[in-house]
Amino acid sequence: MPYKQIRTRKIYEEVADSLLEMLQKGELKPGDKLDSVEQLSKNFSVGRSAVREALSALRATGILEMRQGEGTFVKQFDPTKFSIPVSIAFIMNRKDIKELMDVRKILEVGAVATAAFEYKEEDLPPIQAALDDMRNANDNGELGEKADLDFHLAIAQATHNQMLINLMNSVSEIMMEAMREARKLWFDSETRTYKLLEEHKLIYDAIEKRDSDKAQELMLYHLTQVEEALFQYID
Amino acid sequence: MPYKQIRTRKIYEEVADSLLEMLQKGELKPGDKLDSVEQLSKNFSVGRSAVREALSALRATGILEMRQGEGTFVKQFDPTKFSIPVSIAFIMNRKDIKELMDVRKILEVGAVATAAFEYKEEDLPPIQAALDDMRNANDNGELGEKADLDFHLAIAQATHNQMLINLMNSVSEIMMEAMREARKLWFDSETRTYKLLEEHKLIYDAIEKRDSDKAQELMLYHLTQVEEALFQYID
DNA sequence: TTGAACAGGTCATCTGATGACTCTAGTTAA
DNA sequence: TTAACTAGAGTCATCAGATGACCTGTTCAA
Repeated sequence: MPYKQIRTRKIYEEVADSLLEMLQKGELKPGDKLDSVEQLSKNFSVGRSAVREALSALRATGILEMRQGEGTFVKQFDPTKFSIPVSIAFIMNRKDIKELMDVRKILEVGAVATAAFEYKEEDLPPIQAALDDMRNANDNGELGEKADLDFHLAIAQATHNQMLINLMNSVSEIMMEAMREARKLWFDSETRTYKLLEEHKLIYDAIEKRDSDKAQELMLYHLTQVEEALFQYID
Repeated sequence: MPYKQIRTRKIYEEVADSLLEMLQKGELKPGDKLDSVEQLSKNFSVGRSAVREALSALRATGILEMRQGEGTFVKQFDPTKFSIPVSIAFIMNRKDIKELMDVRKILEVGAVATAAFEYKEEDLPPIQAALDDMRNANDNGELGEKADLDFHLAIAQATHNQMLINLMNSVSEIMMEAMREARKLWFDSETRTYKLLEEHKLIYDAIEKRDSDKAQELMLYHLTQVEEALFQYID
């Protein structure tokens, strides 16, 4: 028997919603300065703490910025905030990681296609540099891992889509954080690092030739390999 | 001449970081109850307000849960939090929307391929239902729009990847929010709604046949069409 | 056994006070 | 005149005490 949820709405939620509504209605725009905390607390007839909690929440989502001594401002949109907090990695379990890996596949495959279309000359050297690092990092798991990450981020960079870049960044970081132990063991196999290097090299070639279909295919293969190898360790 | 940024770290930031560190070290695990606010404020030798601001921030990112009368708990991972706050739509501009649209293309194209592989029998009826709604919504922009959204979400659902579902949900919602006006005009053209319906129908057929390549191709075409039509209005 | 009352623990909120920081305008010194 | 300094107002950051709201478990009486 379904009961209507008795919702004791917290005051700070109401305040936060009111502010969002003002944003939606255009009464507040990026760059605007909000009333001071005491003023807001009078406007809404609530205590300052409630206002501060509301503002804190909106700050946490990247909508507001509180500057000590100046005031509280509506932020310009910041693509950096178009991302998932890395800290949630700490509370993920294996099933979550599997799902995350699938999301990563989709993003990376899509990104590599976009990159192959959109890259400019100056986007290539960073990718090559990452390849070189990978080559020189033989045996050093730490370095190889970083070079690997750099490679993927350099590709993201070549899409020139800041949101995509940030989204991929968070996903990669969360993956790394969530699998800190597994990666250790895994990067130390010499034959595997060699194989990885080959896969990356092929992807690079496809990008350079602007062959986005090939690049997609190779990236998917590459990530599938990585996934299989990884889950061997954490299964 | 570059100066090292003198960073007056806010106390609540320090507290939040300390708590995250405890999570990382495994001293706190999902489900654990934190010390009470007054206890924490003693532990860290800071005021209760500072502690509360730190907890608020972590609550906003979905890591903690504060239950009045009980205490503060580390949450189980909740894929719902694997998403971007919709409210940032209010501070986006046209360039941001364009980038978002590209991200959406990548996600949807990837999702439709996954869906074609992974869907189970029970996933099809919701997609069909959305198609029917679209068909019956002729002329009614409001309804057609909702049916359109439902169609895409039903596909996401068929991937059975909760993170992907949530990510696509946020992206779609943010798009809708960010383009509230443009969509109004746009959905009212009868020839266009017919064309849209056709495109959706074809995508559905491809999914049903588990032809993921075709489905991807059709989805990309569909979204590109939508994009062009939309930017006609907001350019 | 059941249910009401109670107590303890905890978060939610209000409030006054103080510190820290930013900006502006006025003042002073070269 | 110009540059540096100073004072003050406005504002966020933080603390601390008080009170209310809420949850859980225990006690006690019917």
